[in-house]
Amino acid sequence: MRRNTWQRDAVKAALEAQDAFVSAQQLHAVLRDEGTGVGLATVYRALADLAAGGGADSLQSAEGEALYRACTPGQHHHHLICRNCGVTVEIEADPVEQWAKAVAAANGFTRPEHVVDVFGLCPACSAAVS
Amino acid sequence: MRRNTWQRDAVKAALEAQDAFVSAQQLHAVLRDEGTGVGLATVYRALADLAAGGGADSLQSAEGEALYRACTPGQHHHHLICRNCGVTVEIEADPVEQWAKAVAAANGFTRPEHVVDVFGLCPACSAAVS
DNA sequence: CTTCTTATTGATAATGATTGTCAACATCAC
DNA sequence: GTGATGTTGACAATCATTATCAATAAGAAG
Repeated sequence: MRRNTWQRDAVKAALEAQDAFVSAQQLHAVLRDEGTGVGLATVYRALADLAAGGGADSLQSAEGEALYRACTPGQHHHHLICRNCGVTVEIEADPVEQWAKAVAAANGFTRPEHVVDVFGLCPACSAAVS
Repeated sequence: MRRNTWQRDAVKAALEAQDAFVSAQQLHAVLRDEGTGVGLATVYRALADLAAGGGADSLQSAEGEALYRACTPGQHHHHLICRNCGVTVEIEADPVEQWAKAVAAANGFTRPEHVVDVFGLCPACSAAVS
């Protein structure tokens, strides 16, 4: 039986308040600063549950850290991520879906899945660098 | 000044002998089994050098481990990876390159890069599962 | 070939994210 | 309200990766 706890809600709310990918550690720090004494282990568990349930997307940063972001559930999509500030935009990638399937089939691979993420500099960060 | 050592060559050779993505730990075990007493730290350093020099590709496994594979240098390409046995095929992805650029530009993002990997079951593993 | 400089090695300690443990606690069906 | 049990959280444990640093060996110079 799954129980609803204020800790899980707090993690979910904190995640949805972010518009960028954040690590479990960062989210834990945010919750600590807000005064909500949610344990680190609980943050990890809540994020894992969210990701498993489709309420969040996860990816590995270049440093090997696991990052999470709230996402629109039930819909397959990918991300356009600013490598400077982390701002993230959900994007559709129908052409890529087709291409991935075709390439997998052409090589005899079955049950294809794919990891597709685009990194760049968002408009604000582009301006800041130039 | 960069010096050539037999340890670096051993790591490079061991990596090229693999046709799948392997972790630094696995490669270290292989070298140990071969009788070559190459240190773990050296394996990590050699792999980092290879990746930086374009002689190897790296990606993060779902468990957060860093995996490496020898690759054809100087050419941009992606991978089709068996999620069961790890066998890897290099693939071209011109349509995706164009798509990534277009999507980034449409959202005002500059200097786009992308992570594109396709996972599936290779012919052998597909047969084994069914 | 010998010597000298210094990049490299490797055993080990340190780091840091993530997961396991388990007693105390809180949720929800009844 | 009450009890069975899912959940929490402080802390220990794990595991990949990185830093440390004395000992070694590659390569330049003579």
